[in-house]
Amino acid sequence: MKLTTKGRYAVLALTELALVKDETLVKITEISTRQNISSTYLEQLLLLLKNAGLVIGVRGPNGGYKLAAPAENIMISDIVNVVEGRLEAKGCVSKLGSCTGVSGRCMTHDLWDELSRHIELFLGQISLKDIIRGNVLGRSSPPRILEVK
Amino acid sequence: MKLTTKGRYAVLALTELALVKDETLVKITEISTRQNISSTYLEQLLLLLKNAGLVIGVRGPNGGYKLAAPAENIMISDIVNVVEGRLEAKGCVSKLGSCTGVSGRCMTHDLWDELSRHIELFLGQISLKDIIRGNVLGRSSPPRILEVK
DNA sequence: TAGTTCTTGACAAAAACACTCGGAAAATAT
DNA sequence: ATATTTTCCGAGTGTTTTTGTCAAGAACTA
Repeated sequence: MKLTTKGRYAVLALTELALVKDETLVKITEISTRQNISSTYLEQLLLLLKNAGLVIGVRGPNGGYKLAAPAENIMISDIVNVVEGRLEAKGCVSKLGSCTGVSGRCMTHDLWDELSRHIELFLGQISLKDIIRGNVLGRSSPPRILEVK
Repeated sequence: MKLTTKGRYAVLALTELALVKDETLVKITEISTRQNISSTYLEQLLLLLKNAGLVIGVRGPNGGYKLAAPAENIMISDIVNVVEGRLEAKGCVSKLGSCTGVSGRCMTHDLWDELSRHIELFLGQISLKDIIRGNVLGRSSPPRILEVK
């Protein structure tokens, strides 16, 4: 999972959208100045997120962006997967699907594969709502308790 | 967590060391040809790992590298942390330790912080021994069961 | 001493990253 | 209508990181 500014900016931007009242349109320049991010760079990212269906863009004066779904339904993994290319952490997979290592099969294949799944799982559990609620800390450390309904 | 060839090569190389009998010295060229990795590039990585105390290099004829500790005591996180810079996923932390966002505090700070910890925790649970045993798959999916001693 | 092998540092091509720019399209306000 | 505001879209650009290469030297053994 690449973690570049793209991913961070995208999550940051959508967090800003999640903070305002529903259906309120937020302009790029607002996000840009509030978060101190280049506005032209943000355009690119929001465009990607729009094409992916995560946000809705409205043109014209008083236009801007808003979330395409409730904040609790948008997961961080959704966002990151859009703006960063997908993980592709394996690296040992060539065109043929086999590993490049000469010594039989690639022993580390499973490792990176599992790591990808692990990260994806983690970020797939956290929604924008969780972030604006500060409901993130302590997710990894303790063994999770199963919910008893 | 950057996941470049450096990290993958390093783990791959140390896996090769873990595969041979204890105290057996493995030459860089052996690893290089078996895993199809540039030998001069491997030198760099093994040097880092040596300086970090993970492997021991022996010069002279019949020299080579060996693990500095039993394979079950060397964790993947140890290896990755050496060759890749440390995660630094936050990005919102500037020199002063405060977030760059203008709108009060940085809401995503905790997220990236927690993600780092999460990855570190995961890779810290897997040893070289686990890898050569193929004991990696299925580590992420189920809620962990607490050990009852 | 000769032959291996690691050790170290400088250098370089290629890719990725982090933007920038110029314009076009759509919607609104005047 | 027209000007203004905003998103939309494609291309271009400089810097940094990645992924190596190369050459020379040091240490060790036979």
